[in-house]
Amino acid sequence: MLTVGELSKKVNVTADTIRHYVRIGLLTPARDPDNGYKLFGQEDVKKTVFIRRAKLLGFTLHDIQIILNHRDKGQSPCPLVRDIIQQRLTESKERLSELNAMHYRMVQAMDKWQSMPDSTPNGDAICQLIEAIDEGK
Amino acid sequence: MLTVGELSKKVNVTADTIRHYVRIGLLTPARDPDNGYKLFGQEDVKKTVFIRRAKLLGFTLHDIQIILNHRDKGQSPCPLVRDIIQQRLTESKERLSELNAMHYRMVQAMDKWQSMPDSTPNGDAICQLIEAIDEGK
DNA sequence: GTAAGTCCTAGGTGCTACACACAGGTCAAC
DNA sequence: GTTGACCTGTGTGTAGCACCTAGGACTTAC
Repeated sequence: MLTVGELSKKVNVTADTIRHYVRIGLLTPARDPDNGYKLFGQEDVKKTVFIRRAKLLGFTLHDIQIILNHRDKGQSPCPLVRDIIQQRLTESKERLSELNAMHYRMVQAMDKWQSMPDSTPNGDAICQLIEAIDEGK
Repeated sequence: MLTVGELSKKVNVTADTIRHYVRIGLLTPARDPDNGYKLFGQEDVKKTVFIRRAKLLGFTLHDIQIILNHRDKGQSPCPLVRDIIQQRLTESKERLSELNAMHYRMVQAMDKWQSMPDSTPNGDAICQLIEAIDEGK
């Protein structure tokens, strides 16, 4: 059985992260009756690795909670997982294009910048660097 | 002078957003002495538009707060703005590549999925769809 | 045997940018 | 005068931790 620190090293996350997972009920360690320390078994190690991989795939901790509950009822979570991943895929597409657009606007601003004066704001503009940005689309 | 609702329509954000900006001190409206309603002037309209544009560019509300304070001291915030945008540019690059990687892993998982069974978890795997994901880089 | 240093505990706060809810006051129109 | 739309302040929830406090437990050295 492993303590928080031992588990955290084994799966390469911080101890705070492990405690967080316990707090929200993702992990439910046994307790050392002597000192109240959390004690994790092999199942917890596997669960934690699973959580980390699922997060890499874009699942939220809440998603993961649902998946694990589903499994604990003896059902295969895979169909569920597919539905969620489809949804997350759509979301990540949106976020990607938003981020790309933002990135483009930033680069654009840095380009324009060179031809702009550092004038002290005159009541008309606060900072031209920002105010010259196209909102269009 | 405009009320919260009027300003929010004028700049196309929700009334809650305006209230949020007031709460954190980005906007400091006058008050109607009769009923306590917030009252916004032209300067506030300009500020709000500025805030929205700056956010489009990736600035945080905190960044914007700093920029506005700087301006209120009569200094040009533009050099400051450039520094921040440079930094945000770096961050957005990172986020973009992370999101891209995640997106790729998702697509990969959906591809692999077809060749995988929906087996009920056996204690070895929780959901192969997730556990088959490469963590490597 | 004790001191130092590292681990553990629970609980709370902070971060971002709002959204939503609550209970109640205000206002214009009918 | 009542309906309905608006306003008020305050508090909570969101995601996923990180950090802090204050204290107890443990290990190792001296």
